[in-house]
Amino acid sequence: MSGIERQTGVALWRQIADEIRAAIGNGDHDDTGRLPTEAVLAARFDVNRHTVRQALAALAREGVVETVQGRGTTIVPRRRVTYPISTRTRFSAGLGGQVAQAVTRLVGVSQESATPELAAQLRLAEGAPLLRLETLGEADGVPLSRAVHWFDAERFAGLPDAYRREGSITRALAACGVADYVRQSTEISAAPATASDRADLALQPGAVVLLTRSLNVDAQGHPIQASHSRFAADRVSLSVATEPGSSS
Amino acid sequence: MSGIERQTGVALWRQIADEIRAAIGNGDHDDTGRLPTEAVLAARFDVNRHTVRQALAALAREGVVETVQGRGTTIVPRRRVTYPISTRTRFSAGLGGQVAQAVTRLVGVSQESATPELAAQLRLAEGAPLLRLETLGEADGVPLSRAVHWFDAERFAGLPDAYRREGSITRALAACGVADYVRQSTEISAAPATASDRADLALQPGAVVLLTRSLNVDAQGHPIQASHSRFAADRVSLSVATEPGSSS
DNA sequence: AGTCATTTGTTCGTATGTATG
DNA sequence: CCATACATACGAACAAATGAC
Repeated sequence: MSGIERQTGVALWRQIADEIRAAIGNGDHDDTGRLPTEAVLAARFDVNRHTVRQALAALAREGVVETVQGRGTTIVPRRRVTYPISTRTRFSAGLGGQVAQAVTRLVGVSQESATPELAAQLRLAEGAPLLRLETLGEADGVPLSRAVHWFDAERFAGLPDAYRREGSITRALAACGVADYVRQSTEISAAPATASDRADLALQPGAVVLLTRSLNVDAQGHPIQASHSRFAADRVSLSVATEPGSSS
Repeated sequence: MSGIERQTGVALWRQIADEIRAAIGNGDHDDTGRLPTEAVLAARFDVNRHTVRQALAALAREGVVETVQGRGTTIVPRRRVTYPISTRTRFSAGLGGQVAQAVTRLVGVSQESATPELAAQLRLAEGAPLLRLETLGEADGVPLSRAVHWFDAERFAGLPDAYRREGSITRALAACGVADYVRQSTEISAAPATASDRADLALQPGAVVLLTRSLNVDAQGHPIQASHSRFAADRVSLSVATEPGSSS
C-alpha cells in the first residue's frame, strides 16, 4: 500500500510532497530529523527516483526541508501555535507566552445588510445594517488567521475609529461601552485553502485551513459579535478546555 | 484574479473542482442550487471549457453535483453533521436527532507501551502497558470518524470484552466500574487526508480531516482515556459551547 | 405540434507537462 | 542527457437535450 494514486489530477511528485509534509507535521520522524534517502523513498512510494527528487525539491522551495549533496535531506524545525477557545477567547491574549508578538491588523471595513443566518445570530432583523471588519492575525510577523467580524452597525457605529485608536477588538468594544464579553459558541470545520486563503495567509497550494464560526455575547447575554475565522492549519491548533468552571 | 495557478503539480481541473467544492461547502450559491454554465465558469477561471468539464465530471463522480445535458449543473444537497464538544462528549449521543443511526465499530484492539506524551496525559509511568482501541464512527452507514483510544491496560483489562458486549465505550467503561466520565480537554487541528484516512473514511484525494486529541477523566478527576480522532471534514463540523453552565 | 436560444456532450487535432528507464 | 508513453490543456467545430415561446 504505497498510498499515492495515479490519474487523480494531482501529480505524483506533489502527492509525495504532501505525504512527506503531513508526516513531518504529525511528528512521524526519528530524532535525527533526517529523511530517508531518495532511493528508499522511491521504493516506499513505488515511483522513480526522479519523481521523489521533484517532491523533495518542492518541499525545499517551501522551506520545509533542506537537502545537501552527500548528506541527505533534513527537516527544518517548525512549531505550531495553540490557540485556546474558551469563554474568554481573545486573539492576542490567547497566544501570550507562545510568541514574542501577537497582533491583529484591520485590513478592511465595510457595511452590509444582515443575511438570515447573521440576523438570527445577532438577534437583528433580516437585512439590518451590519458593520463588517476584516482582520489579519499575525504572530511574530507570520500570518496565522484571517477573520470577518460582524457587529450591529447602529449600536457600534464608532467601532472602526475605536479599533484604529486602540488596535484590538476587545479595547475597541470597551470604548463603545462593552466592558466585557464572552464567547458563547464556536463551530469548527476544515477545508482546503482557497486561492484567497493562500494569498492572505501565505500558504502553499494543497494547504488546509481551520474554519471557526463563533458568537460573542455581552455581560447581559445579548449577542454583539459574530465572526468567521480562517486559521492556517499547519501553523495553528485550537485547544478546547471543557471544565465546568472554565468561565473564571 | 482567477485564483488557480498553472505548473503547481496540481492539474487545473482539480484546482477548479476544489474551488467549486469549497464554494458549495461555504454556501456560496444562489437559491436555485444551480451552478453557472460551463462557458461562464471557463471564463471565470480563464481556462478552456474542456477543463471546466473535467472538473465538473470529477465533482459529479464524487456526488457533489449533477449534470444534465441541456439543463446545466445542479448542486446535490448535502448536510454536514455537527458534533458537539462539551464535558459530556459522547459519539452516538451527540449526533442524536441529526441522523437515524449512529454507531461506533471496534476495528482493532492491541496493547502497546505508553509514549512520554500519553504517559503524562494518563498519569502513568513512561512505557506502562496501554490498551489501544481503534474505532470507526458511522452515521447511517456513512463513515464519519476514525479514532484511537488509549486506556491503562491494568485498570481496564476487561474493556475489549465489555465493548464487544455493550457496543459503546461509555457502556463498556460503566461495566468496568467507571459510572461517569467527563471530557477535560480537546485540541483541534486539521490536515490533508492521508492515504489511510482516504481508505477508512471513503474520502476523495484532496480531502481534509479534522483532528482532535482529547482526554477524558472520571468523576474523581483521574484521567482514564486519551483519544486521537480523525473526522471527515466535509461531513462533520465540531461545535463548542463555551457557556459557564454547559456541564449539565 | 414546431422554432429558437441556451446548455451540455462528443470528436477531431495540437502542444505541453508528467513519469519512466 | 535522451526517448517513450500517457495525462493535461487548448481550440474549433458539431451533435443532442432542454425549456420557453
